[in-house]
Amino acid sequence: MGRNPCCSKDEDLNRGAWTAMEDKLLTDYVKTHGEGKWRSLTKRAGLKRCGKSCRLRWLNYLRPDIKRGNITHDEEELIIRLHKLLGNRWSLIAGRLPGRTDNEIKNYWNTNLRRRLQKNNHNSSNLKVKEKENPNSKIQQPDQHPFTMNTDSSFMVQTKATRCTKVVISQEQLKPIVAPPPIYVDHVIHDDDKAVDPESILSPFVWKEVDNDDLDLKLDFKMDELDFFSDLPNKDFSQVLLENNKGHLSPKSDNLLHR
DNA sequence: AATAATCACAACCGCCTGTAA
DNA sequence: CTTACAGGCGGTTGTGATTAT
Repeated sequence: MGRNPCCSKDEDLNRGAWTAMEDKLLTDYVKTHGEGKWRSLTKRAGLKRCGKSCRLRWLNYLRPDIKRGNITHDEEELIIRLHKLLGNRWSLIAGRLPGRTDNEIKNYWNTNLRRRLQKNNHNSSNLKVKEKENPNSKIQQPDQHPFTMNTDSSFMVQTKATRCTKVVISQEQLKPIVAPPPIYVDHVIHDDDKAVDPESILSPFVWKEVDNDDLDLKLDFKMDELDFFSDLPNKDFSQVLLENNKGHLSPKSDNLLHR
């Protein structure tokens, strides 16, 4: 599908570091007209920048609610925890750290934490013993699904950036989840139109449709609204899930798909 | 003091999804 | 249904600052 590049290199656009004047133009414009419509914004604001560049500058630097200063110890612990859980999904991680941007967290991870954690791993005299003690700390294996269950029932998120917004759960897997207790879905539609009681459903997930052939269900994550994430400093995601579905998602779940 | 190595982080790039026409 | 566009994301790069030799 052919499409024009967002920022054509032929265009006479400024690149590189932003000047104070450009910052002011962008800030004034966004304050007056609000965010969005970045491409047209550049012209209207009188900026010789591509829309993406403006968006990035605003989100990562000019936005008034950005927290300046060093990452605190608490924030660092939370980042490590969330990264263990979510992998390199920086925007999600940033969403749990008010005032911090995905770029900032990504940079912090790449320059500080990754190296430090690697060092720690390397220094540990007996990695395998450690893994037994804490299975969730396993190093990512390369060809797993981005969101898979390990044989020990712990979830692992692949660090390769792959957006995981949809999960397909087979009917087999669905049974124990749909059966009470506790359900994640707003509503479930079967081919016979039997719906699960929406009252019994809390949910960060939204059922989208039923695949006709095998009755597998596809659901979308509303990742921004995963309320239980607020409890993450104290919990592992795997625990949260297992607490809620009693661990019925099969560890051999090849049907956990992404995209 | 000079140079090399490392760090920190802003910015860019390419790819993806959602959506309107 | 197809296409083009806007916006969003994660990976990577460029560069100035800092530290080590």
